[in-house]
Formats: sequence, structure tokens, C-alpha cells
Amino acid sequence: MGKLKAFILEADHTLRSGQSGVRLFVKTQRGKSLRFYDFSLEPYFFVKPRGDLDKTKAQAEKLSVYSQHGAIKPKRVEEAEKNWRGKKVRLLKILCFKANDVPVLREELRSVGELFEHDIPYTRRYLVDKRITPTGLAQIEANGLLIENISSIASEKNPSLRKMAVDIETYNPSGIPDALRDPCLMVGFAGDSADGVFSYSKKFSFDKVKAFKTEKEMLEAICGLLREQQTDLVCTYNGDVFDLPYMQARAKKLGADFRMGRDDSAVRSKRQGLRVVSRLGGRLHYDVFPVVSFLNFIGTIRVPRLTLEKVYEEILGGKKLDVKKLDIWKTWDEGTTKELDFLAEYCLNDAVACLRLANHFLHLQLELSKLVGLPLVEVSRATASQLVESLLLRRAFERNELVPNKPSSEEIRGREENPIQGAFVKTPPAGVYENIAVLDFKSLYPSIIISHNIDVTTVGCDCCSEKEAFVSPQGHKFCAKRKGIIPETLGFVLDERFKLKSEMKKLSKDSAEYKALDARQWGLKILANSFYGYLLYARSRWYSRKGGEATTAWARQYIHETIAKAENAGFRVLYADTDSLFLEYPKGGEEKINAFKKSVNDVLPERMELELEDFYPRGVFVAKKQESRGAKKKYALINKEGKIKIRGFELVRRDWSRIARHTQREVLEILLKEGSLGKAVELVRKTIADLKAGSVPLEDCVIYTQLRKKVGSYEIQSPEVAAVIHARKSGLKIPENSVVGYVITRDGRSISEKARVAEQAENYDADYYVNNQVLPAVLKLLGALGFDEESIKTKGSQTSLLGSW
DNA sequence: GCGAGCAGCGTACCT
DNA sequence: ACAGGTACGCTGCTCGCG
Repeated sequence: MGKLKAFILEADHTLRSGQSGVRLFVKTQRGKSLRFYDFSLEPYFFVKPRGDLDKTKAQAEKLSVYSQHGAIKPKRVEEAEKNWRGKKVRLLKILCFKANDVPVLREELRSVGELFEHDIPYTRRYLVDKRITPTGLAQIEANGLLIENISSIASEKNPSLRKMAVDIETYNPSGIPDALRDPCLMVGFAGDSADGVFSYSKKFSFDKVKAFKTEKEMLEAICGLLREQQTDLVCTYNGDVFDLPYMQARAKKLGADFRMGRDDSAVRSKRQGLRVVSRLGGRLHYDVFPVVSFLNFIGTIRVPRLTLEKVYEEILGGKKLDVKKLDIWKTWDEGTTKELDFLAEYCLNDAVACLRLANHFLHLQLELSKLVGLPLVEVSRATASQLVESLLLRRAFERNELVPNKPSSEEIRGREENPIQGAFVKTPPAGVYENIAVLDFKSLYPSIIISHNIDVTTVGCDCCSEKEAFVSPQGHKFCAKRKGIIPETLGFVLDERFKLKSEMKKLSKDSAEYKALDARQWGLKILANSFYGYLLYARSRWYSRKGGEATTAWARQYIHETIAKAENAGFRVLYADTDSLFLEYPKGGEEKINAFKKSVNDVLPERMELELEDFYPRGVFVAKKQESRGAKKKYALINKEGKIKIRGFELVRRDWSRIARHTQREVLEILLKEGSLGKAVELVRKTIADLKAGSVPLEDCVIYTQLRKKVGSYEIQSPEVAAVIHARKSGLKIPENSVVGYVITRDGRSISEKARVAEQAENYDADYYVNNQVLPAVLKLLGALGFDEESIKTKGSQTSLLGSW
């Protein structure tokens, strides 16, 4: 075997005769899975001596720390030079035998100098220093040493991975199953060339079910299946926290031979930061839940509740079988064959949904992996800051720049306690308007950061005069001669995305090539939008308060100037938020808007651009509660194709009941499509009557809220907290930090007293849903048409709206 | 002792 | 565990009134 090209999938830390190395899990282009070992990178960190370099070097070389395993010493000490804040600095590079020696030796050297790059995990260090980008192609030599990475950053190819989605059902008589007591009942699986359900002891007639004698045999069969299918990618939905550790715990209890890893290892569940990650040796565990949760957080997708059911429905438009989770144990104990079949079908259904979701997001994840250089397993669980940091870590190495240290907890607190001034938001006038043009600045913050070279390494440089440098509105100076790492990297991200976009225009939308490029540009968009946040993220290594202040100050300046220009051009500026403006224009005046846009772009810096988002024949802004001026961040628009864009209204919030959201949506649609009340009043009246008659289904009254703190730590007993406390008293298990659904019932005096978790609610308080949900949601919309609450209640035919009052 | 008014808590949204 | 800006419901307190 000479040289070999293979995709690098994962790297683990490993030890051989007291020396750190990595174990690489790779996949050849022909689809063969292989492992390689590389011990050629010594763990290291830097010390910037406070005193004399040579003296400190001699001191470091003599260093020896006694531990129970013998003396820990540096393997070697070298001199090094790195760039730091635009200047070259001399450093000592302390090379170690083992990664674990780094934290020991650095503590001994803390007193003689400033430490750098001492907290970068060894495998990460390895991938950066060896210039290897997972999940890309690399060239490997026969002896197992990796010599070069051959996938360019614009890599085209992806490894072909054999996938298998897995989903379990468990016995749960007390609500939440306990692995020490409650068995795993079924394992559903769905892969490229196999799907079905493994269960045990019961009789099934569903032909996809294979029933083993015991739970132990069932669990062992799953491992056999993965081996037989040569699965590379095990897909789950929250398998990090639930399915994988649960199966492993059951297997341990039952003494099953349970080795899901390709290297016959067990599931390894470890806390990583705030969450648990479950890994499988030699196979990639790809958990779709953190992916969905990340995309929902950054606003790429909008799903109010991240259950597999809801996400599948929202993202892929698929309907899934529904089973009452709390009744699974009953079905198991007493169910007929037909009922057990249904449970199995549901279980398989979950696995299929999981596989489809896994596939749907896989291209994005692979592209992100190649872009930032993190393995798929890490990238799929990464936060926005980790993606940015990973990219910057690589760029810093290429620029021979010292990586800034993580902030201390005092620094973090200081940063958190001192937020900067952010974006400008204009108060809109409440009302219904016709002919609205929405314009926005394309990638406003990124383009400002690039255009003005905003970075922690360029702020307040001493090489530029006041005239040469970029000076922000509040006087922060940024170097104009030496490009900062953030503007440079961000510039690359934006350029790359621009190139892809123009390439995509030449392709047919349903070609595989288009889809591949689309996933890549999506990844680049996510990255571009994450840099500004990272600049001001309290735990950021490249934090820059002045950089953040300058970015928002310039943004405010640009939007204010543009508003003034629009007004001078004769448009009424209805609304503006951060980078967008809403202009009212005369009927048929679309060309005037285009001319205005051009006049703005003519004088903007090269990187910046004002774009037309769309023309809207009608739109509505509502008044603030108890006030006549318009509310910010709440509006609805309808475009020429009849498509409605809604922002901020109760109907987009999960902490409003469906009955209120639904009614508000209907009223809004009537208003936008017809511009009048008529039908809307009728609809509201009917809804109120239904509520009073008790004919509204209870599920339409459920309000969802996440408890973001521990239940015991609340100062105020809000309805959701009271509902959970009540539920726990009656033995219902509700996990901390979960999204709870509750209903306001008739049982109690205050709203909190009346609140019950959805599972326990048996009735609803019609008055509450009329007065506190439906009416507040619709009255403001009706108010936008000139009706205030009083006139609706007292005048003419509108009286009937509240007829039964 | 009681209701009105208000501040502050807390969540979810927008860009 | 990405930023700041914003709306708004609800609780629980204060205050004025009697």
C-alpha cells in the first residue's frame, strides 16, 4: 500500500509509550474504513517570559514536577517568534510528552511569564498544525503518517457514509423512564438498506418487527446490525442524552454484550460544556437534536417546540404517527397484538423521521465541518462561537499569530455587566398602510467590520495617523495598513459566498450540484452572521468592546443617513430596525424606489450595499399596549403574490394559546387581504361564543413556556411555575429547564392558582381565554383600522363583537 | 382591609 | 454559553382611601 487518499472523519487522543498521539478514523474514496495513528506532533504551549528569555529558558528546561506516576518534565524547550497585536514577540515553546502534562507544567511556569495556547485540546491542535480539515480528503502514507491535506477549503467532495437512524421506546410507568428499573421495549432502525424494529417477548404481526426472547438479546442484535451494515453514521434524535446512554445502561444492568463502536467499544457519554455527548468508537454519532436546536436559536429555522414530531412536520412537511408517550407502558403491559403493532410502527416511524432529518441537514453539517475544520461530531454539536473560534484558530496559525487566551471569570463578568449600545429601531406609526417598500443593507455588520478593518488587533494602532486610520463615529481608531484577522476571515467568507451564489445561478435548482453549493453557501451565511456576536461574546478569545461599539455606531450612522435621504427624496419612512427601512411610496412608484436605492449605493463604501427586499401593497403596524404610538418589532406585510410576512405578533409566539394565535391570524389575513373589518368581527364573535360554550378543544388552550431556571429558584410564582409545582406535588415528573405546556383552568382564584400542566388540565377558564388571550390579540389589529376598544364595545354593529358581555 | 397602579421578573421575539 | 433592543403578561408590592 503506497500512498492513499482518504477522508478524515475523526481524531481521538491516544497514548503510546508515554507519548501523546492521535488515532484517526478515515474513510477511503472506495468506502473502506481505516484507522491511522500519528505520534508526530508533540503537545506544546507558549510562555512569554516576563524577564530574560535565556534565563527563563534554562529554568524551564530544568523543570521537573513530581507526581504519583513519576517526574513530569518538558520534553524540549524551543524559542519561537509569533505575531501579537501587530508586533513580533519572542516566546518559549514548551514541548511535552503527553497532553496531560500541559496543565501541570504550565502552572509551574505561570509565575515566570504569560502563558499562551495552553488550553487548546490536543486533537484540535493536531488538526490545525497538520493543516488537516475534517471531513475533507487527505493524503496518507503507508506507514500511517499523514503527510498532506489535499482538499482545498473549497472542497467539492464528501465521503459517502453508511447511515443508520436508531430510536428506542422505553417502559415508563412513572412518566420519565429510569434505566435502572425500566426496560427498553423496542429499537427502531432505518438505514440505507435496512429498516425495522427489534423487540422481545411479545407477539407481533407487523412484518417489520423481529421479536427476540429477551431484552438482552434485542440490545445485542442492534450492535450486530450496525456491524453487518457497516454503519459509519449512527443518527439519533437526542441520542446524546437519551437513547444511547439508556441502551448502554440497560446493557450493563442485563450483562449484555453491547459494543456499538466499530472498534467494539461501548457508548461513551461525557459532559462537554453544558451538554452530554455520547460517542461511539469508529462510528460517528450524529445527533440531529443539537443541530435543530442550533438552527432554531440562530433563526435559520422557526419551530416553536423541538420535538421530533414538530420538527419533522415543520421541516419536511411529513406527518408522523402519534402515540401518547405516557401510555406506552400500558400498551406494553396490556396491549393487544394490534396495539403492539401500532407501537412498533410508531417506533419505526420515529427512526425514519430521524433518518430523513439527518439527511436533510447532513450536507450543511459536512460543509460547515470542512469550512471551520471541526469533525462532523463536533460541528453538529457546536455553538456559533465555537464555529467562529475554530475558524479563527486555524487562521491565527496560518498568520503565525498568537491565539489570545480565554478570559478569566472576572473578565467574563466585567464584559457581561457592561453591554454596549446596539442597534437603532424607529417607532412606527400604528395603522394600515398601502404600498410599502422594504429595503435592507446586505450583511450590514459583516460589511462594516470588513470595510473599517474592525478587530481587537487593529484597534488603536500606533502606525496610522488620525487621518489614515478608520475612525468610528465615537472616535475609536482602526489600523488602515495591516488587516485584522477577523476582517480578513470574514472577507474570505463573504467573497466565497458571493462566488458560490453566482455559480449557482448557472445551475438548475434541482441538480445535485446546485444543492451541494447551496449547502455550502448556507454554511457561509451562518458563519458570516456569527462574527459580530463573537466580537462581543463575553467568553470570546478575540473579544473587542471597542470593535463592537464601532460596528453598531457605524450601523446607526448609516441607517440614520439613509432615513434622512429617503425623507429628502419625499418618502415617508414608516419603520426601521438595525439594517432595514420601510418606505411608503406613491402607487406605481416602484421605479422611484429603485432610483433611490441606486443613489444610496452610489456613495456607500464598496463592501456595502442597500438591497430591495420586496414591495408590499399593504401592511399593518399596531399600537403599543396602553399607548397610541406604534409598537416596534411587530408588523405584518402582504406582497404582490399574496404572501404574508408576519413578525413579532402574538401569533408567532409559543407563549400564547393556539386559540388566540389562530384567531389573530385569521383577523390579520382578512385585514391584509381585504383591508376591512366585516368578516373579522364575525369571526371573533364566533370564537368568543365557542370559548364560552366550552366547545374549544383543551389543546387549543395550551400555553407553552420554557422554565429557564430551576423551579425552586424563581422569585415570583408565575403561572407556569405554579403549574409545575402543582404537578410535582401530585407525582408527575417534569424535568428542569423543559418547555412546559399549561392551561388556565377554573380551579383556583389567581391565574397562577388556576394554572395546570397540560397533562393535568381537565377544563379551561373561558373568561381568561376571552379577556386575556383572544381579545388582547385581536383588539390591537382592529384598533389599527381606527377602532378603539371603547368604540368596538359601544358603537353600532361593532357592539355585537362583545355582545354577550 | 382593599383595589388601583406600578416596578420588576421573566420569556420570547426581531435584526 | 452570539449581540443588543423590545413588547408585554403576571406577581407582588406600595399607596391612597376609608
